[in-house]
Amino acid sequence: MSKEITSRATDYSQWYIDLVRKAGLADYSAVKGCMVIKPYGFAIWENMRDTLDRMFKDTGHVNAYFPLFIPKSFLSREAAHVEGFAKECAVVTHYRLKNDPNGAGVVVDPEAKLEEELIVRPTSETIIWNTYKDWIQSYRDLPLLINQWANVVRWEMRTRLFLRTAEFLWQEGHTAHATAEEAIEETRRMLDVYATFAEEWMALPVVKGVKSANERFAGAEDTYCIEALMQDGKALQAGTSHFLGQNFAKAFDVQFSTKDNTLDYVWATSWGVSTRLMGALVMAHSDDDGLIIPPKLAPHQVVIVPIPKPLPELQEVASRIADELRAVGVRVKIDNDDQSRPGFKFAEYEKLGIPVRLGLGARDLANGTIEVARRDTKEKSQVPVEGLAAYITALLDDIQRSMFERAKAYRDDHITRVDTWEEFVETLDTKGGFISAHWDGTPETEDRIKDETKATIRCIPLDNPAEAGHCIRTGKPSTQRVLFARAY
RNA sequence: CGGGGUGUGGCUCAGCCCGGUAGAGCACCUCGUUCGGGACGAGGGGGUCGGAGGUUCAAAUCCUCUCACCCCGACCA
Repeated sequence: MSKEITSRATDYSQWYIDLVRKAGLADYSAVKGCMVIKPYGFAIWENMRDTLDRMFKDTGHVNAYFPLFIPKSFLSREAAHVEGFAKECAVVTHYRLKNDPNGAGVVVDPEAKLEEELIVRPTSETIIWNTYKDWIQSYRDLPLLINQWANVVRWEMRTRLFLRTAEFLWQEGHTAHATAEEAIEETRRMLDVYATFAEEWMALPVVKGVKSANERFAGAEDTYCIEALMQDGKALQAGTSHFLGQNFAKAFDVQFSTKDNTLDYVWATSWGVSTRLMGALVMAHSDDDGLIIPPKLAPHQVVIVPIPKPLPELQEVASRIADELRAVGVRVKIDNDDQSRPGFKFAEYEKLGIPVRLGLGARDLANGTIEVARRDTKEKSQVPVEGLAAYITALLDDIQRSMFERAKAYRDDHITRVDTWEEFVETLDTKGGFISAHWDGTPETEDRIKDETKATIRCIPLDNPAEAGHCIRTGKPSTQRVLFARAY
């Protein structure tokens, strides 16, 4: 049990915050609602970013960059869009400060008021579609497949490290297509990319689905999402992909000449994942001793700890082993610190979630073995140094796989089929997780359920079978089950 | 925006009720002994007590105002 991390059973929320801070992922900053992402946290994010970037490029996308500031008038071009974001926008009104005549530091210079106020982007659809107007004239200019890595600002009233911060890092893909079919195909393709990333890299099982009207992105025709389940039974939206129809094309007058020389509005998609994924990673896998990072995303996959400390003969063997591991592509750290004692280091690396720890002491030297400790299960074993590289690569694969399996078993065990309102409420309060239940399809009923239980429809799963039934709340007829949960 | 809480060395906090020379543990520095699951001893450095004003011979402590942050709720990725 860690000395400095609150246990999950004591206070799940505090456990999460302790973990994020004590493991050096992020910390609070001087600015309310904004966090400092620390080097270790950023290293994990970089691994996520680099992997996703490769996946985007493999599916034909290129990167570009658009301005941080958006003219205020742009936002109101799309009615639903402004409605959705207006309440959380940071606004730039002036461009200069001056010395306070009363000597109280600097003040905003009232002379320097902007002609048109600028908002700090909460998302970039508007500035991008304003630009696309100039880039698209013909069907030959389509599809336009662009991604941007950026920071955005949403002035949230309440924030939580990584899960909801006033400023966050993300990527936003914005694509333009000649037909609705092609745009929908793109929307689904990127949803698949996200699901693959979540499951194969983050070891995080997700449900792919479509949002109900209440949860739909402001300005979208359809919002697809991947939904994950955290260890406390609450759901977390881990990524979204929107089919925007012709809404933004019409708002920004983006038309193109078709093959048969008619004019049509462009079809659009947008899709994004954010540093929120860091929060998902922590909450899905970690334990009371600290982080558990899946091998594929771990900045260091293996740490070698010379015991009792890095004596010359141990150091020599350690660096030889490290070289062998690096030769097969394993990210290795050798602990050359000679101040801390082994026990302290063990606890420390467990807190950081490094998947595999190798302990190397005089005993091992004599036996030609090394102590292999895996973070996820805490199992320790003596393994021959001979052939270690192959053993470790197999072990890392096994850890990656078993982390996913464990999370999936938990998730599957927490999808409960429910047919009565009493069961529904009971399950929410005792077991949590996803609840698969019938719903009459109306926003009113969804709102009512949310008011009464705080549960929302997380999604309508894509592979949902048609099934006749009755709404859990109103008893009206329903054609399929949807997934409810309390969510972050 | 409503409710609750907290501001005192880098961190966690005590001291405040009842005003009188700013403390502890951890961390840090030096030396020594240690080292296969969070070591120990000795010595040492470091704080205008969130800010402003007031009361007083005297304020971390009492009064007024103010700022910031955290937690819970409404809003959201």
